Order: sequence, then C-alpha cells, then structure tokens
Amino acid sequence: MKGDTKTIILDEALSLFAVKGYDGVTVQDIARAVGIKAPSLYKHYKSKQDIFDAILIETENRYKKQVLSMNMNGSEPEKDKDLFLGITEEDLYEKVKGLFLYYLHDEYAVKIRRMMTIGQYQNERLSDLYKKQYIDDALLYQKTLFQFFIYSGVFESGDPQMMAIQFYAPIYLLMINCDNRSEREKESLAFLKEHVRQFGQLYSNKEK
Amino acid sequence: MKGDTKTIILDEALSLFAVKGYDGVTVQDIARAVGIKAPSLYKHYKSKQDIFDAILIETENRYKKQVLSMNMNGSEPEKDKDLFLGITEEDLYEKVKGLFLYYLHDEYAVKIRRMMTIGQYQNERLSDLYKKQYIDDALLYQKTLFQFFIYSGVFESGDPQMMAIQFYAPIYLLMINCDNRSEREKESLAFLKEHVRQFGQLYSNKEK
DNA sequence: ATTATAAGCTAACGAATGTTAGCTGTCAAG
DNA sequence: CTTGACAGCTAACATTCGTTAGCTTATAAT
Repeated sequence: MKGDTKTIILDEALSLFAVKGYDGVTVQDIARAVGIKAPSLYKHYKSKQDIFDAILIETENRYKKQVLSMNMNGSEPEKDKDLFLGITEEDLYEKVKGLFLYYLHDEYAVKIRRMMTIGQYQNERLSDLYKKQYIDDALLYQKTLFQFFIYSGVFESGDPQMMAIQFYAPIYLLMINCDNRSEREKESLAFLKEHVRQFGQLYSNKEK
Repeated sequence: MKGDTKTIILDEALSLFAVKGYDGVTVQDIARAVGIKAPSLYKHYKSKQDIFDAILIETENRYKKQVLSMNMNGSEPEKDKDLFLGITEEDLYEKVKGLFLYYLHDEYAVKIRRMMTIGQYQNERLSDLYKKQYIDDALLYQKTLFQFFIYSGVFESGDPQMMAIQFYAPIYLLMINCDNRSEREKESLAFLKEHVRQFGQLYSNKEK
C-alpha cells in the first residue's frame, strides 16, 4: 500500500526539500527521483506548492499521533509510572540514547527536521512546528517527567522547569553537533552518558 | 568608506540570503534592495555565486578577527585572569546576558547565523563554520574558562569539558528558542539568570 | 582639453522554470 | 465488448532566471 506514486512523490520531494530547500528543488528533480516525467506529477498534485503543503500536513498528522501515543500532553503522566519508578541510571541513559539515536538516524525524522531547519525563516508554519517539537514539547515532557520524579520521591525537590532545561539542552546540543557529522557521534554519546549520570547523581534523593 | 556600492551589495544580499536562502533570492532582488538595476551588479561581482562567496570570505575574516580579539584559541587564558578572578554571580550573569543578547540582536551576527542555518545542508563550508562557531569554539572557550576557574580555586574540581557542555547548552537552547520569537525573550532571560545562579552555586568552592 | 576608468543604464539572449494541453495505453466496471 | 477513469507520455507555453553587450555619463588622471 506504500508504493503508490502519490506517496512516493511525497517521500522523494521531502528528501530533496530537506537538503536543497523549496526553491532549490525543481519539479523535474522530484519527477526524476520518482522515475516519471515532470508533467505527470500534476496528475497527483496540482502544483509544486501543493506537494510541499501535503508534506507539511502529513508531518503534522504524524507528529500529532506521536504525541498522543507518547502521552506528551503533560496532563496525566501516571501511565508511565511503572516505567520510571524503579529506573536505574543505566536504564535512563539507554532510554535517552534511544531517543537521541532515533532523532539522528530515523530517515523520516531527520528529513523533516532538516526541512524545518532550512525553511524556518521563510515559512512560519515550519518555524512553529520546529519550536513546538524540539523545544516546547520536549521541555514539557521532561518537566512533567521530573515533576513526577519529585512527587514520587525519586528526585529531591527542585524547579522541574529548570531541571528540564538543564537536562534537555545538552541532549539537544549534542544532537545538533552530530547532525550531518556522524564521526562526532561516538564522543557525543560518551558525553551524553556522563551527562545523564551526573544529572542522576545530582538530583536523586539521598535520604532514603 | 562603508557606503560604497560594493559593500552595500554584500549587506543587502546577506539580508536576503539570511531569510530566503541562496536559491530563493534573485539577482533582481539584490539589485532592487541596493537601488540599482540587476546588470549593474556585474560591474562589482562577476556572478551571483561570486557575491555569495564574497559574503562567506568576509564572514570568515570577521570571525577570525573576533577569535583573535577574544583570545579564544584556548592557549593562554591568563590574560582574562583579572576579569574573572573576583567575579560575582551577578557579574557572570551580566556577561552571559550581554553575549546572549548580542547573538540575538546584533544585525550582522543574526543574519550570518541564519544564512549558515539555512544553507548548512547544501554548502559544507556553511556547515563547518556554524559548527565551529556555535559549538566547537563556544565549548572550547567555556572549557578553558572553567579550567582556569578550577586552577585558580574559584570552582571545585571537576571535568571542565562536561561543565562547558552543561553550562553552554542551555544558553544555546534558549538562544534558539528566542530566535525570531522576541516575545520569548523575557522568560528566557529569567531562565538564563537562574541557570547561571544554579551553576555558580553548584560549582563554586565552598571550602574557602 | 583629452582621455581613461568606473559605474550606471537599456535591450536582449539562451536556458531553465512551473504549468497546461492533449495524446496514448492499461485496466477494472458496466 | 465497451467505456471511462487513471496515469503515464510529448510538445509547448509564458515567465523568469542569470548573464552579456553595448551605450551613456561622471569623475579623475594625464
């Protein structure tokens, strides 16, 4: 069901937009990548802009689904209680590492992120989406998590918002650092591990 | 000496490239911004690409000068000894805030950063420059600073590399957060202040 | 006074761009 | 068997692109 031309066009267009930006990509480029001639594209989308818009809609829908499935709305983190209550430092690192490598290696995630990065100053929708995804929601998720840690006694009390910033920002920086530079990955993962370790040591409750 | 057409072209071209990217900008756009006709551009630069290259060279030269003047080569931070030895938390925040607002508001710095951000996946030189400027050199500077703090007894001992990451990453994240979103600046400055405060408290030597 | 250079202009070019028109073949529904 | 929709194709279009040629004018040097 995935091989129909209409979705292939979106995939290939995204691959191109993610590197060269909207203006840097020709409808001929897209057609060539798909394996058809440029005019045939218009059997599926009414314009180049239409292809771009379809990618954005698809992106927003996928993200909405992801947010729902991750329960990142910040309302009821109780669901993940079992996941985090008996968590060790090593476990936490493995979780963070998983997310880190996902955002660095998942084909679709990487392309979308790069397209947003490239187009953020031309297209406010891209800018909004990027900030929501990589700053607002990411911080909210961490904040909610730390609130829960504090509430459940795993962490000492503190400002969960600041904890979120201080925990997430290095992860974000290291991700930007490795983006398009796979040779930096090994070192960054070491930093990441040490960061998680230090953070755990700093805030974990020593009273118990 | 600054008002000659040749540099005005660079300025206006940069302003456009920083928003729409290389392919999104027309030589006519540039000419219109300068106040001349498109063919007249070719009296000063031999092609559109040539204009872009000239911007890059100018950027690299400016940055080299800045690095030299800031003594950010990581070799001998002894010079700044007097600046930092008797520093208070409030002083440190004011310094960080100054740099933070400079990178957010200085016209030239903002445009260059955005141009690098937009073009990093097409042009490796842009990517290199961005990573050097906003990651490598920034971290190196912080690392050197913290090494000096530790050496001089202001800070407790610790891994200066990790300290650099954990100190700088939130600053970087908050800058990205405020980029093109001035309404977020007030809140981010508050976070920044609290971050500097907590960092100072965490690492400042309590033995003295 | 003459000349040379620099920097603007208009006109124009070839190439590339997004898009439309209209033809052809495939294939499932009637 | 016929039909109609779908999805590809070629040809072509108007527009826009980066760029060149060649003219004019002002300024500075000889």
